[in-house]
Amino acid sequence: MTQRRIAQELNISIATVSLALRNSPKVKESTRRAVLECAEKFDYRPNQAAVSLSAGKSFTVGVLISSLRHPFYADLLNEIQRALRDYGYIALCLPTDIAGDYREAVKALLARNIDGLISIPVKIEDYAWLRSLNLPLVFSEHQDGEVDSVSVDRKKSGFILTEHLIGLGHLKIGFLGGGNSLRFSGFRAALDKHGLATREEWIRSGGDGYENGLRAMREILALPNPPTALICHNDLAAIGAMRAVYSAGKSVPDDFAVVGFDNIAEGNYLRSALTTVEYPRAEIAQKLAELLVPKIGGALDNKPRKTIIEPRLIVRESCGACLNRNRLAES
Amino acid sequence: MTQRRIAQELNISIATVSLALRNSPKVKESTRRAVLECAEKFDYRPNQAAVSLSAGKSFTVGVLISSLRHPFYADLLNEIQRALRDYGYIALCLPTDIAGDYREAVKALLARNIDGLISIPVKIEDYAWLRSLNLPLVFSEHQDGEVDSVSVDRKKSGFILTEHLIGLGHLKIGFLGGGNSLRFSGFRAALDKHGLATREEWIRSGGDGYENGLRAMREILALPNPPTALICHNDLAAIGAMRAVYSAGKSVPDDFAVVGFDNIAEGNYLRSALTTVEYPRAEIAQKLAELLVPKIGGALDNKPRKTIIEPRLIVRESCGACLNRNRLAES
DNA sequence: TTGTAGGCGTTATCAC
DNA sequence: GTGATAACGCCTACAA
Repeated sequence: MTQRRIAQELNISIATVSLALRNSPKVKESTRRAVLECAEKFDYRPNQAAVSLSAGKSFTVGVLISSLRHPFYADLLNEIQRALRDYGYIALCLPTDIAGDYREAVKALLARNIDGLISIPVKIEDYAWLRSLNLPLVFSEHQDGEVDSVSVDRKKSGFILTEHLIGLGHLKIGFLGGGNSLRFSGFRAALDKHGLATREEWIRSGGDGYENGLRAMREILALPNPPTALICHNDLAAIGAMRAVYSAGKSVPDDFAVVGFDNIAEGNYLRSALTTVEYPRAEIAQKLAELLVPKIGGALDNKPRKTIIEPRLIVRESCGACLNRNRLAES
Repeated sequence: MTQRRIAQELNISIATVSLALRNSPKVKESTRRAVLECAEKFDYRPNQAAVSLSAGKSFTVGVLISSLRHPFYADLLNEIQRALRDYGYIALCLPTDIAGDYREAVKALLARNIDGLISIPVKIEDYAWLRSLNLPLVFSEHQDGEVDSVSVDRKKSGFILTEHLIGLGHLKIGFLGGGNSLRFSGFRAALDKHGLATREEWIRSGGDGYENGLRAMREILALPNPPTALICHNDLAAIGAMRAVYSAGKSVPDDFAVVGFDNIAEGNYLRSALTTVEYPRAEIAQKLAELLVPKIGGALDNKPRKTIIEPRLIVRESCGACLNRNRLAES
């Protein structure tokens, strides 16, 4: 059903129909009602392609997210959808893990006439290219550069988590997730502050899934002098790591403390509920939308706005908050 | 950059540019090359709104999925994205849990000119309405009615899982997830086949998340005569249920067997790895795309095609496959 | 082989 | 208040 058909039906012009549908005050009340009624009757819905073409906007925002298989990102996308909806936008999401090339993914989105782009995260090498697109952009998990971004204070998240473990009496703490992340630098900072050292062999790099956590923990348990606690890159890896501890016939947290980042829902329902750091998804999504929407149609901007969100420690069981610190110290 | 600009640049007509870009044999080789080169140079990308408007197609498929917060559905969406990509389509997904009203969600998708719709699942009351839209449709988790659909044999999945527990010696088996699902009827059928009975109080209905599993199991454990095994509506509920067992100071599977459906990734990394039934996501997604794409542009069909996918039992630890059946029998 | 002309459904600018 | 009319960018007869 098109405006044209409604116009025919009512023997008026298309222009009037268009105005009436948009509740213009210029159109007579009686005509307006007739049009609205007719539209309702025929279940009229504007053709978005035509609206887009005419307006030069699609009311669609592209979202590049690393993977839907990761509960944190799936949740985040969910929240982004919700936040954008409040602004009349819809999210068109392409997970980069299936899209192959990142730029190809962006191009696929671009071909859909997106009005803006949310990218979580970005590789630095794609960054200049993205800016050259002249498209409203907002990033998350990318604090550097001259861009609008929303980020949780990752370094701080590593710091508070580490300090919590130290506070529980842990002296030998390992870290899974590579040596150049912000979370890691927070870890480092906390150790330094408390005069603690770590060891090369307690630091493991690798991916961020269950399997990597499991593998890393296996290796760590085989060490002659293993740590008493492991901080994992994210909750997924932490869960994998816990499983490795169980498989070795040991207990979490009695024999080994394991903690992660993200606060995914399942962490709360494990044998030993996971101690972790909350990265507030709804808030991140809200801020992303808040930054992006005004840029669409508005000026393609001056100075970048960076929103930093505070991480929040979630203490549950897997850190051994209940343990005797002396026992740990002597182990 | 538009075709018009390219035409100006090269002093030829827009029509020729259009033909050249689509590699029409009608255009001279040299002109074609010039156009392509120029398009490349200016990074020309067709305006999808215009293409859609002209072609009456958007190369976008709407996907209605219940929730991204559920790993199974997030994965499934992922696979659907991948499958559609192979056909040149992109998925526009709206999780119905945030969209509010189902029909509103469909309308939002419709306004985006989707060429087809994948709905997982559908409520029966919306079904006739959907058909009236005259839009290529494919469903999953909806085996009835005159529609194209892709479904795992849910009754069978309940049957094989129940029979597996029976085979392990369980005589008292409960079911979480309501009394009128196909999975439940499979459960019932397996009990009947083996001459086993269940009890009202061992059957719990409720939602499908962690929390519901936890609550249900708590109630069950408080029963004077509890079952020895619980089949949960899905893996999420099963994980919640396991947590309740742990919280009660008991063990899975030594004191209580817990199993689920879906085979979500995390099930493999629990303290007691979850016994479950695999619902092959990639295959479901593939079939959905296979059914839908030909319907788009093609005839709006004759007889419905129903693809039934076989469920597959995944035996891990939480069912107590290792336990002595005598001990169970006497308990 | 290339160009002209009309249409897709909507919005916006004018006259009337 | 209302109705022509042009424009958005692309596609496709049909004409040249």
